[in-house]
Amino acid sequence: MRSEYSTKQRSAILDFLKENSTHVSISDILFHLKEKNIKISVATIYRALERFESEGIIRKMVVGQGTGACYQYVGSSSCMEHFHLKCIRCGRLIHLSCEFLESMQNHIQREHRFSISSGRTVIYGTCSECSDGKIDTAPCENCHSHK
Amino acid sequence: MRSEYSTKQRSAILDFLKENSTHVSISDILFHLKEKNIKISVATIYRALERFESEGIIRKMVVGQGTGACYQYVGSSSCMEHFHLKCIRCGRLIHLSCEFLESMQNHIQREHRFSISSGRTVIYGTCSECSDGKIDTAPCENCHSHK
DNA sequence: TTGCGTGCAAAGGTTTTGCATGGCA
DNA sequence: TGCCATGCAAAACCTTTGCACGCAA
Repeated sequence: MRSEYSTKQRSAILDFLKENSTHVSISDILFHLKEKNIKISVATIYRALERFESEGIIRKMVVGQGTGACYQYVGSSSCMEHFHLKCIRCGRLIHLSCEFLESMQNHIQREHRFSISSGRTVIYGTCSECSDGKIDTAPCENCHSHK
Repeated sequence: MRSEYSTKQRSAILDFLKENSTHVSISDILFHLKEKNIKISVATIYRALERFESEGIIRKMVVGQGTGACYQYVGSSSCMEHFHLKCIRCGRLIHLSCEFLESMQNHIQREHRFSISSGRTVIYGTCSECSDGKIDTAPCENCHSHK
């Protein structure tokens, strides 16, 4: 096991990831650090994120196509994994924690012998605003969704 | 609606995609065309694939991270109606028609105001063979899955 | 002091874009 | 003939890597 130094660069990156528990891109990190007048090179960010990911404290996801990867802090706890809905019209990304999806995950695992990686999976479709209100709707009390 | 020309470049690309129904990368296409002494520029391939995807006859998937995207021919057939599971280890694509997934689709639509496009959605994860048999399994009598 | 971490710049790869030309209808 | 498609090259990105220096332990 390699020993590891604690540097202010890594702390700054990790702090930012902790504060923004949803999705963070490389450019988000760069922008945030610039605002705080902290200078960290891109290479350092990539190396830090690679290390964090291999340690399991952050998760990497590839959402778009040309766009870069996104990262999410998950801590050392077994995080409540959620799914992502992506609107193919407006491009909005919706984070969704939902019991129904969890049971779907279990169903697929038990009966179809397939272990879903929710972090990598993006469900495509059309959001309510882009559907011109054509979707009947009701709030779901079992689920939490946030932008 | 834009009209569309049929050119030998597009036919060649589409033919190759049809022959290799699993997944095909840009470099696969380039290599194949080179072997057949067909000269097509990279830009044309990207533009053709983008068009094919928007028409729904092929599907794009991002499997690795640094590696480029892969494409798969799905035709105009029933592949748009069911979901696809993609193993991130062996690359196998599993077609899945399942009542559970249909009810999930309804749930998301009714209660989360999001209309899922199953044809565009690829669910990523690990298949049973790549999981070293760690997945407990039982056949699902409500569902149909085929390779 | 030791050796990992960082910054810088260059390189590598993938994907996009502008513009003139080619080719289908 | 009228457009759309193509080729070429440049550009725009995203990410990685080599090397010398800085800095934590």
